[in-house]
Amino acid sequence: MSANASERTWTVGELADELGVTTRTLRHYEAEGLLAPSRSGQNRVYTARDRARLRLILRGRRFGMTLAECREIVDMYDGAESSEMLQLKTLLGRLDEIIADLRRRQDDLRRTLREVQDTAELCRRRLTELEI
Amino acid sequence: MSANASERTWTVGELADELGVTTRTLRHYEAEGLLAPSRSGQNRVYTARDRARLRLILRGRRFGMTLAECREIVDMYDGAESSEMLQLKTLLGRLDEIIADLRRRQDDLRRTLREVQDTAELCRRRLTELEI
DNA sequence: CGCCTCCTTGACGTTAACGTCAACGTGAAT
DNA sequence: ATTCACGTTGACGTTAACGTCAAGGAGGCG
Repeated sequence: MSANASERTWTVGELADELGVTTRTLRHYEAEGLLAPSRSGQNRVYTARDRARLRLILRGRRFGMTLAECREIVDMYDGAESSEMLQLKTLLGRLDEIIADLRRRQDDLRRTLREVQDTAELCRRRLTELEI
Repeated sequence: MSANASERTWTVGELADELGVTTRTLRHYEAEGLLAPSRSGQNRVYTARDRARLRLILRGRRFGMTLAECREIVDMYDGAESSEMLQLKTLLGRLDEIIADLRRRQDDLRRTLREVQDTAELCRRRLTELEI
């Protein structure tokens, strides 16, 4: 497929630094089966693909997905290119459940954001009242 | 303000059942200072106001806010009616930070949702291919 | 050669957010 | 009068998601 030029790789330290986490976190994700970097001897070697996966995981974490949920989703990104009808169908069913769940969370977030914004607006009004 | 009719109240069990949590959760929230129901003797009595607070907290939890963050926000809903300039200004500053943070999370959620939807779409396409 | 830096694998510690007893009180029902 | 169903306060247990050592290996360099 590719004896290509863009074969940049990362060490644990580099990748952790770049994405603002610790190396411990990367090891933990690996132990939990979310990442599977290849090795050069003992040392972990992260490819651009690993890095992309990690970014997806971290993004999910920021709005409250558990590691298990993150893993399920990133695994599905890979499985979606399967060629077996049955697998694709179960996958699709699960994906639709996940989509519904994410929409609920999105709605919860939206409502909360609106209320916080309203509260800030209330503050501003009271301040301008007091300043006159 | 009101010697009003809509003075419905709840016991722990009732409120917990209605909002789909355990009584332990309510006690925990109280211990952490998120709720402060009044008492009738020993027993906790939750007002509509307490119930509203709780719903806000639970909503926040569903998209990854910690209890500490939830508490800060619900406390601000109350503080926003203050009459002291200094307090209002610090409050407003904090609220703007929180708004920025919520927007980041919203963006993270949106991107993730889109990707999951794309993946589902990919599944559907591969399925129709296979069905022909 | 010795030191430094970065890597490795354990293994135990910590924090948040509850779960899960135990032991007890209390008003209503049988 | 006792049995429930519900409430109360401790207090210890659990799970997730890492943090924090400790002990050691491998490559570079002055």
